[in-house]
Amino acid sequence: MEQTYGEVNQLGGVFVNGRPLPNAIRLRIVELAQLGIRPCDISRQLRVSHGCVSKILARYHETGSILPGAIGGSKPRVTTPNVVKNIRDYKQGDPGIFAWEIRDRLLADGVCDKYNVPSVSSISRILRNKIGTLSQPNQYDSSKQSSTQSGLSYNHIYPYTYPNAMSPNGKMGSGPGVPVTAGHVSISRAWPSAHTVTNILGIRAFMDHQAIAGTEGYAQKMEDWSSVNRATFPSAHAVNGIEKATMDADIKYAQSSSTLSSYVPACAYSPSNQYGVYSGPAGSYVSPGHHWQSQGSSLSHPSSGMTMHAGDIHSSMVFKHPSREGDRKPPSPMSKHHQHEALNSVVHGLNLPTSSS
DNA sequence: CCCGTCACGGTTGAG
DNA sequence: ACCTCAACCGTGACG
Repeated sequence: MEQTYGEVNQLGGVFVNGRPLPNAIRLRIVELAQLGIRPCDISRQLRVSHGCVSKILARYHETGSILPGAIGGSKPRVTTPNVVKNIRDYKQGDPGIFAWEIRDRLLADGVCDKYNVPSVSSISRILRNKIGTLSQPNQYDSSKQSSTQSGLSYNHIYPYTYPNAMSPNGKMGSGPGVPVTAGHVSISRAWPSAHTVTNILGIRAFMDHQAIAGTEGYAQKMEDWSSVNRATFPSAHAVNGIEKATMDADIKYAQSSSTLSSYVPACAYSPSNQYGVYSGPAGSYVSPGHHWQSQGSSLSHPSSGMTMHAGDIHSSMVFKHPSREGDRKPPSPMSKHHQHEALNSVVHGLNLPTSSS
């Protein structure tokens, strides 16, 4: 995990292979699309491959979420909270019980069926890792297993329960000391020209605030918010809805991250660097554990945390050399005017931080 | 030219 | 502490 430098795609956009596009960009894609801007134009303007635009829009239409799916990990296939709970119960009821007996009981009690019953080795591991160590009732209960059963669809619209509220120790440690990369490059958010969508959008409004913050939110675990987000607005097909949720999610991270290290510009594109540093070293994924918590809380108070923080919408765009931009030329000069207004209203509709700072 | 789709090389994280 | 592997990612190319 050295620094993850972004790569530059054919359109001149910066991206990090394997990682999702920053939320801000995803959001913008959707916004633009809603304004009637064609995908191909969006692609060019935002410098995101059309395949990606297409995919994001498709997903948005399908799920109402602009967020990327949950990356990595495995579905809570068998060891769902509910299963763990049962195992724990069995174990507590009979400390000497064998894993295979537990397995049988899970089947007998209907907790699992033959398809999702944990293997004996899994059960052993559960006993060892989860039950053995945590003596007190735990997160599992709180995180509920409602999604337990639906664990399979975990990635769809529902978050896979992250029972991890407890797994802070897991990775975070690995953070090699938040090597705040290039620093919050005071991105000269040089956007192509006055015609660009950005301007049209008035996006700059929040860009200015957030450009700096880069996508730190993004740096956090996007997948996580996706969960949150999806749960929050399962099918709100309104940008606003999204916006809100998105921000909600972002806020959590922004807050904590700012706490940790002013910005962790994990995603700051260094203008001077052409290849901006897209995502800081994994290390800059500031401790998850921390977040989970705040995340949880804000979940319970969906709107209480609405205070926008500058930098919440990490609008890390592809800050490329302006000059470069010149030739690139924004297409479709058409009805920008129209869009402008439309978008502006949209943007305003967004709970943009009327300068929160 | 537009756009849906998919192989590819990549990352992530639970098991 | 590691490895596996299945999930996801965006790009780029094809049709």
